[in-house]
Amino acid sequence: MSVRVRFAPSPTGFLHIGGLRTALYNYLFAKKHGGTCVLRIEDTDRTRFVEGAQEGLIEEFKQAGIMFDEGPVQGGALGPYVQSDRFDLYKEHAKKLVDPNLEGNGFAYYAFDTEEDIESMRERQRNAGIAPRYMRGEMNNELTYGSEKTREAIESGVPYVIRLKVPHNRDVRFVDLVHGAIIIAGREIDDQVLIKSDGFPTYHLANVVDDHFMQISHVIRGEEWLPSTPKHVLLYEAFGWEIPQFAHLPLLKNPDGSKMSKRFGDVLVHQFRERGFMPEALINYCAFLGWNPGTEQEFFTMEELVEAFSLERVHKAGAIFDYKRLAWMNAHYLRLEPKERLGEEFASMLEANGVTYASKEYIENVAQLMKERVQTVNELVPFSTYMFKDPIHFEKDYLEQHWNEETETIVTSFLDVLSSIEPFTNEQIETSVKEFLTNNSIPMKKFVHPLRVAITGKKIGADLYSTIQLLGKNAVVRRLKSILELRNQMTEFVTEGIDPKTGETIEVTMVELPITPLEIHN
RNA sequence: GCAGCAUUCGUCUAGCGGUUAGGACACCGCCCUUUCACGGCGGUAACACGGGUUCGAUUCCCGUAUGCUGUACCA
Repeated sequence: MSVRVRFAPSPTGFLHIGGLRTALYNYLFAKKHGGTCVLRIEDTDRTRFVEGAQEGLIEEFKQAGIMFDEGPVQGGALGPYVQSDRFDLYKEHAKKLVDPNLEGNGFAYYAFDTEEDIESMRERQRNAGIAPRYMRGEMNNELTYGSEKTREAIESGVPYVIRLKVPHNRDVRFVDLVHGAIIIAGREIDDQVLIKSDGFPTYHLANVVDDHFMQISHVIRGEEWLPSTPKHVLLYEAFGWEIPQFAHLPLLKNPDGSKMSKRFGDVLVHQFRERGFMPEALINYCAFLGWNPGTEQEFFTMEELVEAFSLERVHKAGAIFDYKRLAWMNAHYLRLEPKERLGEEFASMLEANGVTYASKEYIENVAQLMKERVQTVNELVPFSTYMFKDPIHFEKDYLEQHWNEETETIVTSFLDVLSSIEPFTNEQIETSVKEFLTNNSIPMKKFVHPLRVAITGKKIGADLYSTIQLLGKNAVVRRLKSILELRNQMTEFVTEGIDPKTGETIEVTMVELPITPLEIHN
């Protein structure tokens, strides 16, 4: 039998990272076995429908590199792929489960309870301290009414639901590909509503009917479905259909161990994208949340994942989502990013932050130079401010530490060397600087730190010589002269900074140069 | 409450009766070095607990504890 799997989201909003992981495993499993991956939209809950969500989902999968073989957009032989377009199918099948004589001998039955009936039943159960399950023997339904009263009720238009008649006298068992044999006593299973009073099916019915007609061979979904799987098994049995293989994936969790939620940070795929995480990193990281290849290889392309994936190696316990590890992985992919593509991403980040730049080539070079120092493209923006505008703010302590009268003498004489460097390349700049230092017996440390702080305004940054080259001779000379001339006219102010060691917010004293900073237009 | 599922370093995990319990992230040192980052080297750190089974249990079985999920006319 050929492998056919599906990812079946409900269009209630953006794609959750857990959804991405589930879809990924479905995709990997399908591709690994030369099978088919289906996208099905489960919109049976009309009250939660969100306009445009379906389109958003599809776009996010496209970016991530997950391609569905069949779905609402690409179509397929076993469609339609949106449940609201399959409405009649569910009702028709639910009715097949009901006893035609309306004597309650079917696999399902009509029930006429109002919301208040159900609520009072639960109230009584709560008080009695027993499990809240539908008490089919004492409620308003086909079983208690008998065929005549049931027929009358239906004909006179009393709203009804159709419930699954769960056999209470036996166990329901099935094999889960990741958890092994699962056995649940029938008496623990509730008489699930199959058709709601609005005529729509519940997830349980629609899911089984669709999986059957779409010939799904493996149901790979989140572990939150494990407790309701017996209901699905019962439905397959009632219809006399072949039961697919089940594989329930471990849940993604918050740092405190609860089910992953927005309480602890971003959980939506588009939020990760906006924060500068790359699709490759997201996919690679998600793949390893609950699965591993059993080798020591950590970085995988989608093709390699397909090759290496197997359900047997899926872990059983839930996994806490570690943002730091994702960042580390993203940094790896960032370093691999081709110059042009990185340039484009950087450009859109700059535009989003209102930074203007002159040429595509320049920002490509800036990104290339700095990508090894950051973990996401977004970080490139604050990291590279001095590549776009002369710095005017300096950390007071740091400047004083590296800048004194001796420095001024050295820098002043270096200005002559600088103007004569030709060609103005990082190699030549480095050579000239070193010659200058040797000729004047100046130790490296006495010079490069003041040079860096004067040119960039920061203590950390990328290779200084390349930075000087990219900025260009004019800008560097201008910056050095500004400090030289206006050093004593700087004004102090206090601002908030972040302690790099502790991550705490601390007060930092800054000094400001009394100039209007020029923009770099290289 | 009831049911199901789970439990190896802080985190992701390897392990499928005999291992100095391995790797990666994070953290801490050292090296490289113009700062930072990368990289290299090293370090701290784990089998939840109690019973069995066995010559021997991290590994198999049973309890306990803890956590998670479910317990809807939501998915």
